[in-house]
Amino acid sequence: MEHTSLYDRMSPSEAVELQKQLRSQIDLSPYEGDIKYIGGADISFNRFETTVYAGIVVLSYPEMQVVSRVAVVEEATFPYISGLLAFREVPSLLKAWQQLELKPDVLVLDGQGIAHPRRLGIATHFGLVAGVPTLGCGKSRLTGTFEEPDNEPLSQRPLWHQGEQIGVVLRTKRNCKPVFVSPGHHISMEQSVQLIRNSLRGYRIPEPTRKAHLWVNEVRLQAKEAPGQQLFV
DNA sequence: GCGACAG
DNA sequence: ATCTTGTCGC
Repeated sequence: MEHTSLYDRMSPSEAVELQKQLRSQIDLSPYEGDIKYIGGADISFNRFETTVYAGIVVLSYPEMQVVSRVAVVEEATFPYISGLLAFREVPSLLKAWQQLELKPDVLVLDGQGIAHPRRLGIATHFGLVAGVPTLGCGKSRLTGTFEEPDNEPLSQRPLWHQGEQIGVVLRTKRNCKPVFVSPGHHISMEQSVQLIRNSLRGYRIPEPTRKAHLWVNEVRLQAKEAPGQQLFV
C-alpha cells in the first residue's frame, strides 16, 4: 500500500517556508464555546522503522473519562527534524482525526504549540490544517528561556522567546520535571494552561496525552505480535 | 564556527 | 521516539 501526503516530497527548506507562510493565520483569541470533550493525540513507532501508529483519545471534560478513541497505521517518510515535527506526524494524525466519530472540542498534542522558533509547533500546525482548537503540552523545551518553577505542584513560569511569551513551564507534579504548555490555534495562553491544570490526575503528564500515549503503544505492540491484523478496540 | 535541538 | 532492570528518592 502506498501512502503519499503533501509533505512527503517536501524538502526541509520548503517546509520551513510553509511554516513562515502559515504563521500569519494563527489565531490565539480565546475559544468561546463549551468544552465537554477534550482530545489527546500521540504517535508511536518502532526504532529504525517508518511505520507510525497514530492515535487520538477523546475524554469527557473535566471528568477525564475516555469515551472514544481511534488509531491508524501509516508510513511516515518525512524524517524527524527538530522544528519540523509536524511534517512527520500531522499527516497520520489528520487521518485519525477524520476517522473519529466524536470530535472533541479541543485537542492536546504531544509537543509545542506556538513555543516554536517560527510559532509553528505541531499543535499549531494541526489546528490550522484541521480547523480545530489545539494546544501543545511537551515534555521538554524546543526553544525559549525560563526560570525553573518552584518544586511544588502547579508552580509555573513564563517561557520567553524574542521578547514575547510563547508558553508556560508548568510543574505538574512534585519532584518531576515540568511540562511545556503553549496555545496551538483558536485558543488563548490562559485557557491552554487552565485546560492542562484541569486535566491532571496525579501524573506528570495530563490525561489526554497520557492516555493517547498508552493507546498508541498498545496498538503498536499488538501489531508486533499479530502482524497484518485489523485494529479491534 | 559552536552549541541547541519537540517526538 | 524506542531499547530495558534495577534502583534511588520522596
